[in-house]
Amino acid sequence: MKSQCDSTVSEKKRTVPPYEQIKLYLKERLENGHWTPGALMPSEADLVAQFAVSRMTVNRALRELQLEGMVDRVQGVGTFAAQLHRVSSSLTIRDIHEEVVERGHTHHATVHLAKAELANATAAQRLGVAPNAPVFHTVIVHYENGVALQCEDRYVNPECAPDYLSADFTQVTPTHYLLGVAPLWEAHFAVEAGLPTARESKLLGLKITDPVLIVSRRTVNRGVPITQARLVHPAGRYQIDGVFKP
Amino acid sequence: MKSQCDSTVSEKKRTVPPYEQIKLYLKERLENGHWTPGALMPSEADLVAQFAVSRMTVNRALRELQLEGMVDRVQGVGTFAAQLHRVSSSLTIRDIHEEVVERGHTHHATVHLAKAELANATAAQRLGVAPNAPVFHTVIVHYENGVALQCEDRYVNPECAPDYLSADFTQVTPTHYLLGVAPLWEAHFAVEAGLPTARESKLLGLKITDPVLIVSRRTVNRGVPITQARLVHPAGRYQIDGVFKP
DNA sequence: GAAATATACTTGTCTAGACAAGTTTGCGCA
DNA sequence: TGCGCAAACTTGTCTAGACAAGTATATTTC
Repeated sequence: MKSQCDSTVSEKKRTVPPYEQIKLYLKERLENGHWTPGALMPSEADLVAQFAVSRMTVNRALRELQLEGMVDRVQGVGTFAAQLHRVSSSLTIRDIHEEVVERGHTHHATVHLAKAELANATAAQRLGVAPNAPVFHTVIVHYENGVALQCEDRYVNPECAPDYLSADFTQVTPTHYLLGVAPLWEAHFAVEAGLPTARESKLLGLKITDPVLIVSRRTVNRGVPITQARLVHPAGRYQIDGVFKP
Repeated sequence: MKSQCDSTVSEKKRTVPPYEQIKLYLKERLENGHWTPGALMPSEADLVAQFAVSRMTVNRALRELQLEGMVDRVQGVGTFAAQLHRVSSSLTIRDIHEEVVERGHTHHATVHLAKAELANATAAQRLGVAPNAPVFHTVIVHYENGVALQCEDRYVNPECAPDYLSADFTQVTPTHYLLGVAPLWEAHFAVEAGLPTARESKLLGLKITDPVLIVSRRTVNRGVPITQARLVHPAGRYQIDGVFKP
C-alpha cells in the first residue's frame, strides 16, 4: 500500500522500475570488479533492506541476472558473481533475403536443382530417414546486387514439408518457406573455412582454390529432423558478426 | 521439518513448478503451430482462470517466454506468438586452452612476439588510443596435441592491463589473463574465411594458399577498448559450432 | 460526421506475507 | 570425541490483491 510516487521521488529519470535499478546497481559493481568471479554477493534479505523494496522485487532482479549469466545462485547457499570464462555470445543467423534487403540491397536467387532423390547414407542419417528413402534436394544461389553471395545446398525431409518442391524459390527462400511449415525449431550449426566443390566454385564464379566460409545447419522440430543445409559463401563477400554483452 | 513423504501429493512428476508447467504448455502449442507467428495468444487473465494460479505465476511464465524470444508482448494489447525470423543462436567463444583441455587433449603455446610498440592508424582506432601511442602486441601460436591450431595476433590497451607483457603466455592465455584484469566485458566479433598472411602461414605450417577461418574480436569494458585480436585457424582443424533452441 | 471522452481490456510492476527446500553451523547428548 | 539434530540462514516459488500505463472501442458531445 505504499505508493512509490507519492512525492518528488520520481524526478526526471522517467521511471526506471526498482527491479531494473537494482539490476543496474549490481551490474555496475560486477563490472567494477567489486565482486570478483566466485565472490559471495549480498543476499536477497540484504538487498531488501538496502533498497527498501519487497523480496519479490529483489528476487526478480537477481533471477534475471542469473538468466543473463551474470550471477550464479545456489539454493540454501547464496548468490555468487559468475565465472565469466564461458563467454557465450549471441550470433544471429537470419534469412539471407531479409539480411540483404535490410542492407538496402537487392536480392535474387537462381535455382539450379530442385528434385526428389533417394537419400544417400550421410543425408539419410542426418535427416533421420532410411537410406534410399526419398528426400528433397535443392541447390540455390543467392545474389546480392547481382553478385553471388551464397550457394545453398539443402536436403529436406518430405514428411515435414511435402509440398516443398512446389514452392517458387526465386520468390521465397527455403528458410522462409520452412519457417511457415514448422514455425519453431532447434538448429545445430557449424561454421568453418574450406574450399568449394567443383560445382560450387562454378556456381559462385570462383576458382577451385578460393577459400569459402561454410555454414552447415541442421534443424529439428520436436525431435524430427526437418532439413540439412550447407551454405557456402565466398571469402571476403560474407562474414558473420555479432555482439556479446555478459 | 516436514518430511517429503508425508503424503502422496508428490507423485512421480517430481514437482515441476506451476510457472514451468504453463511455459511447457505454451511451448508445446507454439511448436504444434496452434498459434502461428503473429497470432494472439491467451491473456494473463485467461491463463489464470485456466490454470487456477495467481496472476504473478502466469506473468512469470509469459515474461520468461518473452525473454526467450518465443512470444511478443505489447502492453495494453496482448501476447502474440513470436515471428521466428530473427533466429538467434547461441555461440560459445571460449578460452582456447580450456577448449582443448576439455577435449582431453594437451595444449601448449609458443610466443613469437611480445612487446610494446607504437600504434599504427588502424590499431589506434580500434583500441581507442592516439596514433603512435604505445600499445602491447603479442603473437602467440596455440597447439592442440602438438598441432598448430590457432595463431593469435593481439593488441592490448596498456591502460587496461599495464602488466600484460610480464605475464608468461606459455602458462596462461591472454584471454585468461585479461579476464582477471577486467572480469566483465563486451565483445564484438566477426567470423570469416580468408587466406593467412605470410607470417601466419609460416607459423601455422600452411601454404599461403590454404584457406583459414578468421575470428576478429574486439573487447570493451565500460566503454574502454581493452584488446583487439585476430585469431587465425587452419581450415579443417577448427570449426565453431553451436545449438540454438528458440 | 468528427472530435473528445469514458470504459474495458491488456500488460507492467510492486507488496507483504507465506511455505518449501537446500546448506551450514553449532549445540547437546551419548 | 563423534554423532545427530535443530536452528539459522539461504534461495525457490506462490498468493491475492493493488495501482499504473498503454491500447482499443464504444459513447457522448459538438
